[in-house]
Amino acid sequence: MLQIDLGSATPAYGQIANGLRALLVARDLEPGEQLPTVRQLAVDLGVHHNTVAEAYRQLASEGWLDLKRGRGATVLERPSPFPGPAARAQFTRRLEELLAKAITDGISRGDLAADLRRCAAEVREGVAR
Amino acid sequence: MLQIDLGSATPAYGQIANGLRALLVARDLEPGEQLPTVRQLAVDLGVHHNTVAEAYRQLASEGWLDLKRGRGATVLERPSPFPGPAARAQFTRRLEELLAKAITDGISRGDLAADLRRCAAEVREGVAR
DNA sequence: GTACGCTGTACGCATACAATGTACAATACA
DNA sequence: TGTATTGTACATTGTATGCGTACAGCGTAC
Repeated sequence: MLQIDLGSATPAYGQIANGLRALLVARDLEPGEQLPTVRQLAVDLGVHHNTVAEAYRQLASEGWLDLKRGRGATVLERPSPFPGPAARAQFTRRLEELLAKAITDGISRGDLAADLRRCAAEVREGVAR
Repeated sequence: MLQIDLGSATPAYGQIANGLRALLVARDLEPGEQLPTVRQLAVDLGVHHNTVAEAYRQLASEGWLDLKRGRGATVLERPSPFPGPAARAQFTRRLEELLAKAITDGISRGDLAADLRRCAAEVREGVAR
């Protein structure tokens, strides 16, 4: 369901949150659905349950999840918030940095362009909400 | 020439390296060109010169820069390396996570798609090498 | 050629963060 | 009501970040 890379620069709880967020945005995890318990997912990923809990808390603070003791984590119906003023510029910068790193790593510009166009199309599709 | 955000999650030296790498890939910094000294850039950005030095070392280890005591940092002509096997997949995952975060922050899908298409076009242009 | 100023580098320190071990509190259910 | 299961809180440990300081190589004026 998910995979993380220990030894990466980005912390484990961040990777878990990022991966789950991608699934949530793609509606692979739908509102009302139950997520694995922190302990269950921790075992699957080979980390401590508190590490998973931190990721869950992050997503909960973003409005994606509802957390309750004894009941687990539930996906919420989430209204998309008003974007902060600098959010757009920050995204653009991050995207360009990500591309620079990819080129540094030797990925061909054609491959990168293809991925970008595919994602652009997928993002457009999701407009239906 | 560059700007960093103290208080961000990504460390200062990482932001500096990312920003410079973007300039290098875009050829805003050309081979043979001289970069500011670690102390000069440190003053400009409001950080310690060792923090800039760490960023320079990272870029040097990627083959972007030549570092020499007393002489400063010089941009190198850099052959693009062979991409590692997992590099492409990792890029795709990072890109999708970046998009998920942007949507979470409330940026419109239309804006995101526009940025992606623009970057795809720019990446294609740079093929000339 | 020698002294001086410039460059990047190495090391130790304070602090903050990541991940964990352990114990706890709230909920579900038999 | 009792017990298992859930997320949470807190102390501990290892690691990373950023800084202060001192050092080593290089260029240049004299």
